[in-house]
Amino acid sequence: MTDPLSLTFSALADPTRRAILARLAQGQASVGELAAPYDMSLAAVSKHIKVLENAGLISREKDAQYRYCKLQAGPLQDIDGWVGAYRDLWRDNLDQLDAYLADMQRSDDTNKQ
Amino acid sequence: MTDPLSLTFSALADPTRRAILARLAQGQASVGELAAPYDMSLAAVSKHIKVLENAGLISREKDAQYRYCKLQAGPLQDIDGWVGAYRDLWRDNLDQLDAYLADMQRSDDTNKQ
DNA sequence: TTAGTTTTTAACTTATTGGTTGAATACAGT
DNA sequence: ACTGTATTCAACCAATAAGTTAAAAACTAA
Repeated sequence: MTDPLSLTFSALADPTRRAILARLAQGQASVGELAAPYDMSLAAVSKHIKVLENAGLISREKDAQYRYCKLQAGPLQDIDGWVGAYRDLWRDNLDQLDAYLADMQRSDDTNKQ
Repeated sequence: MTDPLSLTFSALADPTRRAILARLAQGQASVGELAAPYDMSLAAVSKHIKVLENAGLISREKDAQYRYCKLQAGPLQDIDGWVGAYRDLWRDNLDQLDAYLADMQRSDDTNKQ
C-alpha cells in the first residue's frame, strides 16, 4: 500500500478528509479553521490533515502560529487519469482502455504484497 | 466510513484489487483465474474479491463450481463524478466546482465520524 | 519573562485490514 | 458413492487506522 495511487485512494476514503478538501477548494485555511465544523478533537483533525499532506493532496505554509493548508491538484489528476481508463467502459469504447492498461503494466504495482 | 463513496475509495486503495479490476476490464473471470497471478493464498484473493463486490465494483454469477466476476461501472462513475468537481481546479474555472460542492452538501457525509 | 494561542506529539485504546492455515461447502465426473 | 476441483468460512495474527487525553512545542503579545 505504499504506491502513490494507493496512498491517494486511501486518503480519499474518509468523508472528513473529503470534506476538508472541499473546504480547501474554496481557498486556503488554517488547521483550526478546518477543524471548526467537526465534533472531534483538534489532534484528530491534525492527523487527517497529515494524511492528506502525505498523499500530496495538500501543501502547507507557516505564518506565525498558523499553518495554512492549500489544495494540490496533482494526485487528483492521477485519480482522474486512472478512472479515465475505465471511462470508456460506460461509453462502449474499449480502445483507450487497452492502451492505458498496457501502459499501467509498468507504473502500477500489480503483484506486490 | 459506511457511505458508498468511502467504500469505493477504500476498495480501490489496494494495488491487488486495482489489478483485479484491470483484469476484469478485459472480460469476466473466475476466482481461480483472478488469483493465478498472485503470490498469495486463494482465500486472500477471495477476500479481495468480496471487498470489491461489497463496494459494487463487481458482480458475480455462478456456473457450476465457478463464480464468474464481472466489472460494474457504477461506482467508477461515482468516483469520476466526484473527481470531476475538482477537474476545474487544474483548468482555471471554478463555476462547476461550486455547483458540485453545493450539491454535495446533502449527499456526502461531511460531518459523520 | 510570562501568559495566551495554535498546532503537533506521545501514549494509549479499540476496531479494521490483509494475510495465514485448515476445515467446510458446492459441484462434476466417473 | 467416491474423488477431484473451486471457492468460501472460521479462527487466528500482526500491522494500521482513527479516535482519545495530556503534554510539548512554536509563536505572539504584553
